[in-house]
Order: sequence, then C-alpha cells, then structure tokens
Amino acid sequence: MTPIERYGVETPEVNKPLRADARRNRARVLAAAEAVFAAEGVGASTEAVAKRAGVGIGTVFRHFPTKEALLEAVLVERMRALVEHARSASQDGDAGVALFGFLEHVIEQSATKNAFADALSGAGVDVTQVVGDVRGELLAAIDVLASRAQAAGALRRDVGAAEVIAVLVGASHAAMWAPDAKTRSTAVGVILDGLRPGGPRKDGLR
Amino acid sequence: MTPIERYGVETPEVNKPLRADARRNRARVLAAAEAVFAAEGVGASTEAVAKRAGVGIGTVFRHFPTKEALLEAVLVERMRALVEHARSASQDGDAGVALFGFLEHVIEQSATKNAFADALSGAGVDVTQVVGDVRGELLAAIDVLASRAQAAGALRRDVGAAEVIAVLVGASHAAMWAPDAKTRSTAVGVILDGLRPGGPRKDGLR
Amino acid sequence: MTPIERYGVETPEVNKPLRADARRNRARVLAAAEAVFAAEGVGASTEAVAKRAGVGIGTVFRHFPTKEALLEAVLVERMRALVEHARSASQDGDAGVALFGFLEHVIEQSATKNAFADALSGAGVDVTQVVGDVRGELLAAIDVLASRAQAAGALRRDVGAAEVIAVLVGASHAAMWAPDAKTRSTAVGVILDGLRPGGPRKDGLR
Amino acid sequence: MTPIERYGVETPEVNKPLRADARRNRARVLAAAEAVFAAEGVGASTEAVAKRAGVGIGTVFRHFPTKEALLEAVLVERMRALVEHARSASQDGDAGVALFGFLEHVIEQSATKNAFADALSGAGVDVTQVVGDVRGELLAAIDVLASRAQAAGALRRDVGAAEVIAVLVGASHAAMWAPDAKTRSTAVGVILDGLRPGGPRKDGLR
DNA sequence: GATGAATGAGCTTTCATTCAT
DNA sequence: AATGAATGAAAGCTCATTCAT
Repeated sequence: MTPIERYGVETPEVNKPLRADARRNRARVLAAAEAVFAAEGVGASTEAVAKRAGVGIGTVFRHFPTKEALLEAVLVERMRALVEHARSASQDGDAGVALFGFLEHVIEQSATKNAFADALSGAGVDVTQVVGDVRGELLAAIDVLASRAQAAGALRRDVGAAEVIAVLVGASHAAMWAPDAKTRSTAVGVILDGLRPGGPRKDGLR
Repeated sequence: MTPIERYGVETPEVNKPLRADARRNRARVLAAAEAVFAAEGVGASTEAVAKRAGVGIGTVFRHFPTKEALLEAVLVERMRALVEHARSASQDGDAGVALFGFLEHVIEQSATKNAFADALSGAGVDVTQVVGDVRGELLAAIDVLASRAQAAGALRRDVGAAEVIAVLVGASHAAMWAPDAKTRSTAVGVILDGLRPGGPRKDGLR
Repeated sequence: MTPIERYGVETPEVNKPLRADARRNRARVLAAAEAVFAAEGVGASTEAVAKRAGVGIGTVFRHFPTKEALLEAVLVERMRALVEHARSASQDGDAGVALFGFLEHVIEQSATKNAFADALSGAGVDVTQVVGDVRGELLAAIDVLASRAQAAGALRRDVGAAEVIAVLVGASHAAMWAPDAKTRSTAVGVILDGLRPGGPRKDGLR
Repeated sequence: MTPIERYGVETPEVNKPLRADARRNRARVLAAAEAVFAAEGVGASTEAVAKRAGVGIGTVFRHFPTKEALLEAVLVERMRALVEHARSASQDGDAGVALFGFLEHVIEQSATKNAFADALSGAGVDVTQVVGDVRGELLAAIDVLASRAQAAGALRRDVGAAEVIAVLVGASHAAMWAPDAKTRSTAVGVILDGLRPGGPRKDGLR
C-alpha cells in the first residue's frame, strides 16, 4: 500500500473530489524530493525539487511548510517502505531467509541510492514525533523477523530489533563505502556473518 | 611527517623565519576547521572557522583556496591521524589485540566525534588526488595490521585491508546510530565478530 | 445607506435571493478585514482575512479584486461610520457639546483601535475616487457641526471643516503616541483647546 | 555634529585607517535608507536601499544585520537630528521663540518628508533599547526648551516634555494630512495655540 | 458563486570568494 | 602576509493573484 492510498482509507467512498490534484501533486513532490535528494544530497535546493516535480515552488511549500518538513517526509516515506518490505518478508516460510533476504535487499538499495542508508539514521535531520511513529513500526516489524529467525536458529539470541537495525545501518554504510563490487560483497558478508549463531567468541578474546 | 612540514618541501634550502607565523596560522586554521565542522557539520561557515582560529577570513582563503580544499585538508588530517594510530598499533606484541584494539578505538571516537566516521567515507566531498595518497598510506598501514592478525589466527583469511576498512566504516556508523550504550556495544561486537575466523557459514545459507 | 445596499443599486429591479449569501459574505469579509488589519497592520495577509471571515480566499478576491481595493473598502467603511456619528451628533441640542463630544469620541477610539486614525489620513494607501466621495460626505457632516458650533460661540471662527478634520487627525495621533493616560488626556486637551475661541494670540508671538 | 563624526570622537587622532571605507559605506547606506524609506515607505526593499547607496546588498546586511535593525538605525538617526536641533535651539535668547521655532521647524519637515513624524512615534517598528536611549535624550532636550519657555511665560504650565512631544506628533500628522498649504498653516496654528498660556478654558465647557 | 490549490515574482538573509588597505 | 569590507549569486520562504474543480 503506497502512502497515496492511505488517503483513500480515510475517504472510503467519495469525499472531496477537489483534492484530486492536490493529492497528485503532493505525491509528485515527494517522489521528486526523494530522487533529487538521493542524487544531489540533502543540500539540493527546494527549487530543484519543484522543477523536477514539474510544479511551482509555492506548491512545494504549500505541502511541506519548511524544507526540513520535506526532508522529514522523505525520510518517513523511506522508512515506511522499509516497514512494508519487512512485513511482507515475514510471510516467507524460512525465517532465516526472510531476515537475511530482507537485510541484503536493503543493503543493496543503499549501495545504489545515495543516502538511502541515512534514512535509517536520521541523516542530520532532527527527527521529530512523526518519524518517531514510523521508527516504532519499523522496530516492531523487524522484531517479528528477528524473533522468528531466532526461533529457527538462524540469528544470534543476544540481539534484538535495535541491534539488528544498527548492524543493518553499518552494513549499508560499508556497502556504500566499498570501492568495488567484490569488496562490497565480502564486507557485507562479514558483517552479516556476525549476526549468525555460533556468534560471540567464548575464548575471551573480547 | 605532519602536514605542516609539507610546506617546507616547497622551500628546500632554508625555511625563512618570515613563514613562521604563516605556518602557525595554517595549523590553527586546520585545527579550528576540524573542531567547527565536527561540532556544526560541514555546513558551518568559513567565517566561523576563521573566528575560531582567531584569524581573518582572508587568511583562511590564503591557505585553502576554496572551502572544499579546506574540507579536504581536514579529511586528510583525520586520515593521517588514523594512519599514525594504525602504525603505532602494529608495534603491539599481540597481533589480534593490535588489530581489534585499533578498530575499537576508531569506532569509539566515531560515536563521540560527530562525523568522524565520515572522514573514512569521504562525507559528501569529492575525494581527490590528495586524499588518494593518504588513503594509500592507510591501506598499507592496515594491511600490516591485518596480515599479522591473520598470521596469528585472529582474523579471517578471506579479507584484505579494503574489506577491513569497509567493515570499520560500517561499525562506526552502527555505533553512531545506536540509541544507547548497550545497543552500541552489542552491535559493534556483532560486527567485529564477523571478522574473526570460524567465519563464513559452511551450511550453504549464503 | 450601508455599503451592502450599494449592491442593490446595481440590481435595480429585484434582489435575487441568490445574492443573499454573496451579500452576507461581502459583509463578513469586510468585518474580518477591519479586525485583522486593525490587529496586525495593513501588512496582514489576505489569507488571514479569509480565514477570519470563514470563507475561502477566492471569495475575498471575488468581492474585492485586489488587496488595495479591500483596504480601500475598509477605509470607506470607517469613514462612513464617522459620517454617521457626525450626523447623529448634529442632533444634539448644545452645538459645542455636539462638536467636541464628537471629536473626543473619535480620538478615544483612535487610542484604542490600532490605526483607526489612519482611516482619516489614508494610511499609506493611495486614496482614490471612491474614498473621495465619502470624504466629501464627511466634510459636509463636519461642516454642519462646525458651523453650528461657531454660531454658538464654541468654535474659533477662522477654521472650517477641513481644518477641524486636520486638527482631529493630529489629536488622534497625539493620543496614539502618548505613553500613558495622563499624558494622553493632557495633550488632547491642549490640542482641542486650540480650537476654542479666544484663539489666535494677538501679541505677535507668531 | 553628524553621526559620522561621532566616530571621530572615539578615535581622536588616528586609529584604524582600515575602516575609512566601512565608515563611508555605513553612512551612505544609512542616508540611502532614510531617503528610500521616506520616499517609498518602510515597505521598500533592502535591495532598493543598496542600489540607492551604490553598494552590494551584502554590504547593507554587514552593517545592519536585519532589515529591522536598519529601520531602527534610521529612526535613531532621525531622532538624534531632532535632539541636536532642540539643543541648538535652546541657545536662542527668546525662550518662546526657541520652543515654537523648534516645533514649527519639525512640523514643516514632516509635511515634506514622508513619515518623518513617524520617527517620533516609532512607526510600526518595535522600539528597542537603542531607541529608548535617544528617546530619553530627546525628552531631556525638550524639557530644557519647555522649562525655559514656561519661565518666560510662553508655555502653559500644565504640560511637560512628554505632552509637548505628543502635541508635536499631533501637529506633524495634522500637517501631513492637510490637503493644502492654507489648511495646513491654519491647523498647525490652532494646535500650537493650545500650548500657549491663557490655556484651558475656564468657562466650564470641558 | 465558492473554494482552495497552484503560481512565481519578490523579499530577507547567508556565505564563499575577491580585493583594497 | 594578514585583514576584513565588499560582493552578489543563491537559498528559503511569503503572498497577491489566478483558475480548475
């Protein structure tokens, strides 16, 4: 379910046909912002977002009253997509495949889409209440994946959802930093290996 | 060789006393830039750096012709410190302790010092030739640590210096993202565990 | 005749019931504009007026094609109220009480209602033809008050309606400027005293 | 003494020759602002001020960090001029001529220079500490004029400096409002007459 | 007729960079 | 060599006005 459809949820049959264009524009602005910020970084100008969305700059500010609000909305959007993905992954029969498949998918995207990993870390934006809500949902969704994986013996028992996310953030950045595909693949493999049981050394090395 | 001494390179014969203050100023500006950018992010104004250094803004631009050059110099400075640290760590008797001690030290700093981890990843700045040089030095220094650790059986044999750095970058970001000390400690432990031998699963899961 | 009825003038035959809401809206917008501009100054946004009036911004512009037209309408409205007041004051038996009572009432309001005095002076708005009509009516109404007061020996004979209004404008601003009630009362008293006979010094001081 | 020379006071002989141009520019910006705001009102753009001063817009903001600060500086400048004028007027032999000459001079300027009278009333700008200081000086300077005039029997005894200023503000606005020279002259005369002794009517009309 | 979303010129403000002193 | 005043190109944001619904 895309965020656009959420609107439909609150307006089951018909409500205000007036807002059809507004809705369309809000979605276009959000998509444009996602693309522009991914390509040029959060320093990209709001004007660039407007141009990309094919709307006037006033329209951007009508929907998102400050640039920070826009950034936040993009963040929330990205996190929401993660939540969706995590939830659908939980349907997978094999709990281990479900968890690690999800993690690898996210990491893969990060390597491509500049600053996608930052969606998880808040990327310089002061995370507010709104983000807090989605963050909770993400934690819950990943908790499901993690618990099932632990029950199936595919995940270390000493980590919770928060730790899994932290490791995911780390792996994403490792993937972004790696200069070539081979390094990236190996480094990510190493990090994810740390999550598998057989885990913490018992030899006292640390 | 400190970055300051590089200036001496351009005056092979004698170091004129005239340049004493220039040298001092360059160092002060660099230190100020490091502090200011760490505290306020790379968006901080050059003027703020000048003020912190106690010099006029013209002086900053005399030493670093653009803001990007200044950022780059800070980056190089940070990486050089890493190189120094890695080199001195190689002196440690226990190769495993040497490597992991170094890694944990760097990660610890990252959690504290805003954007220190970004020094390794280039932090939005287009890394140029100059950085390339230091990066080579860092790779070499870490290669020494890694090789010795592998010889001592403390590090997986399928990773090289590049992979170790990638994992380090990842662990640093994981540490930065973690909301509390316990999560941070566990997540970092998990990631570093992945580097230890006993490594890649043999069960065909990946 | 209220400003609302002017609409009727354009529909000489019948007042279609259709226009009932339009009329109501025009009045609500005008009242809202008066309140908003008084509270926030003429810099207040048209949107704020619409919100206060409980109508869409499009409705405001339907009734008043530009912001200046809206300001002008507010001005006319205020002046019309003054005219009404002056006319009803002329009914008073004592011509002196009628005039000075009117003046003091206007001044009192000025001290309270931000920029009320500016209604008389045009307050930065280019006064156009429409205002000119009401201004004529005001001059006439005050001329009646002044003439009667002069006949009764309560007003200097060397002033006409224009001068009385000028003095009234001055007294209003003096009242607005005065930092406290005592200063205000004394200053206004001084200014109005100048209007009473016994008037211009004959001692050659000016 | 112009505001420019005040600088000289603090730098009796030589000090920082560097600031010669800065001083010149500050004065030019201030003069330009005074002219532009007088001509177009306080809504005039800062850019217009810069253009008029023949400097870049950055220069305006270097000297006055916000537009409000610029407005305030203009205000202070105007008030300071008033203070100077009042002080030099106090030198006049005839105390009555000194006071009324000063008042008429100010009023005359108001009629010409748009919004000059507003310098006294704060004209929509939130008056801050700085303005407060000058206001105190103005009160003191006018107090001298008023006291001397009262001693000489040229001014009502029931008014103080605050009341004189309030009346002055009123007279200025009356002058600004008056549509023609004759009305202006008469109205101003009437208001100033109220300040002369012989003052409050004793006939019980008020 | 009413609505409010869209528009874009224009405003204030910041900041990297230049250059006269 | 150092200074900091001057510059002006953006950037974020507002608001009168238009127009599709």
